[in-house]
Amino acid sequence: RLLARPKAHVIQVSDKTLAPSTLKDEEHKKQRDDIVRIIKREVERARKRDVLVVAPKSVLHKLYEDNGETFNDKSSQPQMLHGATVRWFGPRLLGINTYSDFATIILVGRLQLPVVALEDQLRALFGDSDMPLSFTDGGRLKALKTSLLRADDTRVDVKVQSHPDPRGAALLRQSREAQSEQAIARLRLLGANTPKRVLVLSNVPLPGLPVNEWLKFDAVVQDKSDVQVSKKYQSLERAIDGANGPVLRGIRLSASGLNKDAKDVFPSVGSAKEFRKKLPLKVILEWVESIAADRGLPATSMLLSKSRRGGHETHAVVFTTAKGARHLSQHLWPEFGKHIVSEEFGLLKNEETAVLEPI
DNA sequence: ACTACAGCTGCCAGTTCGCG
DNA sequence: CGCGAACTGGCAGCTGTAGT
Repeated sequence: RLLARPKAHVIQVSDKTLAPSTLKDEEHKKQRDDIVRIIKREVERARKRDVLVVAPKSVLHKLYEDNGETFNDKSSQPQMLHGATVRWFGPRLLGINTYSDFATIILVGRLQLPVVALEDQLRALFGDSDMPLSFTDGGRLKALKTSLLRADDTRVDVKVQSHPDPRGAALLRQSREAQSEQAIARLRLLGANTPKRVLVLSNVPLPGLPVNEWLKFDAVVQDKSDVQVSKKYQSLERAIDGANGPVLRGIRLSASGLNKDAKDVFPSVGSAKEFRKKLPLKVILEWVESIAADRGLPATSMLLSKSRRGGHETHAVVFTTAKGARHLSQHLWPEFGKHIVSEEFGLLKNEETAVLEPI
C-alpha cells in the first residue's frame, strides 16, 4: 500500500473492463479507435514530454495492425504508437527506471489470469491445506463488492470479478491489480517534482491508487464529465441548439413546455416528463446555464404564469440579458400573461469551468 | 445466456397556485 | 374558500441495448 499520496492526477474508467476479449475482434474496432483517440490527445496534452502506454500484448498487436504497422513483442527497443511509447504488462516491466521522467501513463485494460491457470496455481500452492479448496463452477468468476478510494478520501462501491475461494481471490488480485500498480510505479509518482497524469482504462480498483476522476469510458474519450456525456444533458443541448431548426431563443422547462418548444427532441409530453424524472429543476437550470455559457450566450431565467384562472407558474430561460428578457419572453410565449424575470446568469463566472456533479 | 439499466407509455394520487 | 389547471412523483409493464 502506498502511504504517501502519489503526485498525479488519476483518471479511471468506471464502466468497462476493457479486457482483451472486448478489444480484439473486428466488431471492437470502434472501441480501439476510441483508445487511439485518448492516446493521441494525451500525447498532445503532454506537450513534448513522454507518454507511456501499457496494454496486454495481444491488444498492442491489434492496435499496430489497425495502424498498418507490426508490433514486435520480442524487441527490447522502445516502440512508438501515435507518439507514445508502448509496453506490455508483464515481468519485462518490473524494476526498471527508464520511464521515471514520463509525464503520462495510460493503462489499457488489465492482465487477468485465465481461470484455468488461476486454479492450477491454487491447487499447486494450497492443495495440501487443511481447508478444502473451492472452485468456480464452469470457470466463471463471480462479481464481488469492493470499494474504490477517491482522492478526496470518499469511497465508491464497485464490483470486481473475483474467485470464490479467498486464496484464489488473493492470487487473482496479486497478479491482476499488482500488474497494473507495477506499471504505474514505473513513473515514480512519489518522487515526481511535476504532477503527472495517470489514465486507468479499466474498472478494476487499484488499492494503492486514489482516483481523482471516476468516469464513464465515453467521458474519458471525449475529455468531458459524465454529466456532459449523459443522454439527458445531450438531449437538452440538442433541444437548445434547435435540432433541425434554428437555435432556440428561449426554452420552457416544464414537461409540456419542453414538448412545445423542442418538438424534435421531446415529441410528446411523456418524453419530456421522462427527461425531467429525477432531475430537480435546479439541476436543469444549471445545465441550461452551462450549455448557454458553452455557446457564449447570455441567459436569464423567467417565471411565467397565465393570467386566467388556475394554473401553475412555469419556469423558463431566455437567452438574453436581464434587460431584454421580459420582451423576448412575451414575444416567445404570448399566451402567458405574467413574465417575471427571476435571475440573470453571469455569462461566465470567473471560473471558466463550471463543475457539473453527477446527480 | 443472463443481468442491469435506460427510455417510453399509461395510469394514478397528490400538490401548488391564483382567480373568482 | 373552493375550483380547476398544471405540475410532481411513484409504479407497472414493455422494449432495446450493453456488459459480462
